[in-house]
Amino acid sequence: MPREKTALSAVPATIDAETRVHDDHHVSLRLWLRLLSCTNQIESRVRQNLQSSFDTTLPRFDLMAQLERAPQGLKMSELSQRMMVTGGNVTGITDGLEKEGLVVREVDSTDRRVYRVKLTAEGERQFRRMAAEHERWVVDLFGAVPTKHKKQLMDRLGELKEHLAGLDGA
Amino acid sequence: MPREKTALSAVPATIDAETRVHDDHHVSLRLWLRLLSCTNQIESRVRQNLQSSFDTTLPRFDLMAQLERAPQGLKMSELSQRMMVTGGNVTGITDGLEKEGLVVREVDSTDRRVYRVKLTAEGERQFRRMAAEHERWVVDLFGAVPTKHKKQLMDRLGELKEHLAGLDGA
DNA sequence: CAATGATACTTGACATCTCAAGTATCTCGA
DNA sequence: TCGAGATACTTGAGATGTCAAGTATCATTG
Repeated sequence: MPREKTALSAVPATIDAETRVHDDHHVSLRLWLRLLSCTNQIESRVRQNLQSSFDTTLPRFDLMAQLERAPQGLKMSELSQRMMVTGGNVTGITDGLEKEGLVVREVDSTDRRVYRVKLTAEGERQFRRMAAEHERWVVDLFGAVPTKHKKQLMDRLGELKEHLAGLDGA
Repeated sequence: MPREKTALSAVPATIDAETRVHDDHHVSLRLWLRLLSCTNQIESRVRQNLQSSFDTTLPRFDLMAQLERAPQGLKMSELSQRMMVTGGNVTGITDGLEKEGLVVREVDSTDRRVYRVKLTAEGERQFRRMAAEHERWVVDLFGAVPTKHKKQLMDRLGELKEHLAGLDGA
């Protein structure tokens, strides 16, 4: 399809459209990489702190954190969902924590397939110490970010999370 | 230091300050969890896509992506830095890719301790196919996010990244 | 040139993680 | 009640990931 070389012809418009699409792709990719980079940095620091201060790991801390808010205990499958992790994975982490006496598996009285995992008293105590430190670390890591910006990030990331969740049903 | 019980005394102010601090802690923690959740969701989808479409993994893709922009090859240590990952880890991933002929280790002529890792022609070809799909996935995942919000996220995350990098020198 | 220390990479021990296959138990219908 | 299918969890193989220790090479100093 030949185009005239008239001023303000379709040529610039076409280029603009293509440029816009290309830019948007670029923006999405760069945004993803930046998101990943930030998360990795923070996660890495939290891991190191957990290791050096408490000789434990992030997934163990995460599992205990889930249990701390569920005094009645959680099923393995519930832990799996909340930790966004495979069931087989939960088995291993729970094994380790149980071996150290921080957690117990109790059989469910109504369904013998189910384990209710609970924090022991010792686990509770230990988690509280870790949680206090953990909160301090996170607050420090985000310390230089103005509250207004934090809220903006919360909002935008909330939207993103919604969008992502919506992709399943669609 | 005793305080008078006068109306509008320091008591409410103190409570406000504590409340503000507490809220800010809460905001930082929630922000961190939300950031982690978003990243995990996206990362998980990209992993699954790489697995089902190309029978490969994210770290392999990541390593090849680094090499694609460095025709002269990269040292193991450079790969380690850019992938934000341990040296020992790079060794394993490179081993796998080399075994499949997607990557080669060439000895550096000036320093025999160094390997220069490069994409093979086959690796190049395969990476380009994957990169095109990968970009599509990411664009789709962020598709519902308005460009304006994407740019806002870029800005805020950029600041966060700066802050985090600054914590080292301080 | 030879000893010393720094660098570049590999290795091995462990802890996550995913996936697929296996076992135990429950549920529901004929 | 009995059997098929669903559910809850475990297991084992394979890929990451960290860390610390080991090997080879370089670089510097005497």
